[in-house]
Amino acid sequence: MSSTIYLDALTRSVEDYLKAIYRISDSGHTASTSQIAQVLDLTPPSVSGMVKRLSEQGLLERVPYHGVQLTPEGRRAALRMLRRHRLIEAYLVEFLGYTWDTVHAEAERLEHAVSDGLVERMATALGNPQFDPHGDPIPDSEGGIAEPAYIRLADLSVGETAEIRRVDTSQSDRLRYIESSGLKPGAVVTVADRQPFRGPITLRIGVRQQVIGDEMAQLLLCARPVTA
Amino acid sequence: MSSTIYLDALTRSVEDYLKAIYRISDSGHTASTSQIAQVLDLTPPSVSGMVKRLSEQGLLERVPYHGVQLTPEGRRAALRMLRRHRLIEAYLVEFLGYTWDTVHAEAERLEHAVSDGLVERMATALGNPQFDPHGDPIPDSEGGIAEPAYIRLADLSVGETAEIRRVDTSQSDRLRYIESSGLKPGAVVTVADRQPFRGPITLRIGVRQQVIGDEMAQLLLCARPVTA
DNA sequence: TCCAATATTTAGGCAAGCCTAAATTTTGGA
DNA sequence: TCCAAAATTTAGGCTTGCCTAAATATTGGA
Repeated sequence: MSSTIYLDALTRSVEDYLKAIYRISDSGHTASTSQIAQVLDLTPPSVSGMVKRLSEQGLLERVPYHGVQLTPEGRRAALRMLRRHRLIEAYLVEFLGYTWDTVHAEAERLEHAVSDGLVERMATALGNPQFDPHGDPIPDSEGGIAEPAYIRLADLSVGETAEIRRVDTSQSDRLRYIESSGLKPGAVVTVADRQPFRGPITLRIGVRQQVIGDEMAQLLLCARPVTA
Repeated sequence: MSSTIYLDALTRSVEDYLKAIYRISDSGHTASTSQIAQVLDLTPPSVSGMVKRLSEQGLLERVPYHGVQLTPEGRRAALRMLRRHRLIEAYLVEFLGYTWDTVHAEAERLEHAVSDGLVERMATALGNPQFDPHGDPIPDSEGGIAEPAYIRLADLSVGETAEIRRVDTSQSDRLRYIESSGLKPGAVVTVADRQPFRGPITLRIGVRQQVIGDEMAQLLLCARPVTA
């Protein structure tokens, strides 16, 4: 179809669809109509119509009744939006006093409005960071992205020590709780106890102790310390 | 009609119309359909339809076939956009290395996307400036604005000395020329010569001399020095 | 295997905002 | 004063992107 798509000619809606589909089809899976509808808070018929148009534009690979996947072009556009979103979040936190629980909504609107030039200026001002305040990796301007393989805190065994690297949510209330519990990325924790049946996990954070539930433990992505 | 309008529920289009009408009806005059169409680069029928809707919403006072004026609500919304635009310009120049000739286009898109909170954070970071890089006054967050009465450089007499305070254009090529001629706001100039019939004006800027045409001299707004 | 529940798509509509063409009103010069 | 030119509005249409209701396809349990 279209050889190269002008990424900055996409509408806000289209940009949001591509981001959502990228998020859903994280591990090569296809995104279903109802999944996309749920993420974007739209009805399935609306999504059905839109993905049809997007696949005609060459941004999606679509199998009717079975879901969609991003084409290379669609993926390029999605990663461009991710870069924007995450750099904007990093910039607002670093230079304008935003906190990590309030920055998502602002970035969600700005990402559609900034120019590529402004994005690169922000990146430069920040020193070309690799991660945003939530530990999400920032794609480079060529569309490359390093997704480190982390372990969920919920999957650590008793006695294990790990560093929190990333949080898998953008909900303000969760983020505030994580911060107030001292579990932001960078925190080093040791699993002191784990109750069965998705029960509470007791952590040692420095000298403190902290009990968290399974839902929280699923959101915290960790790396085991490098074996010295 | 509607008691208080939610200013952040306006569409981008509506925001642009209100800004345009504010600009046109600077001195209490009414804005005509064709004037608005020209500023926004739309056809008169499109404008005619839109202003009708806006007057029904209580943002404009409309006399069919004779033009529109902003209501107090419309004026409030227009000034809010002006504050956004000018603060964004100031911020981008101060903190992100933009130049005054490139900043307009970026601000034009960002002004529709930033939250009130972000605008105020930028204002704080800048130290609540009164003027943007072009010398345009920045409305305060209550919608108050001080429009100093300047004299056009074209209207100064030979021998007069004045400080350039504001430039009346957002066109990049004009702005670059003004900067390269040393005529940015803050420059103090003396009129050394003036040719008749809108002829060229010779200026002394410090030890330099500079000749400019009438079109340029119309764009440069000056203040005579305070009589000491 | 078959059918009911679930998921998806099609059909038809609506609002915002733009357009062109045609009708109407205003305006300014003879 | 009057009429032609200019300005404005009305009429009708298009695109994007959303919706609900109805039709169709898929799926999983009996």
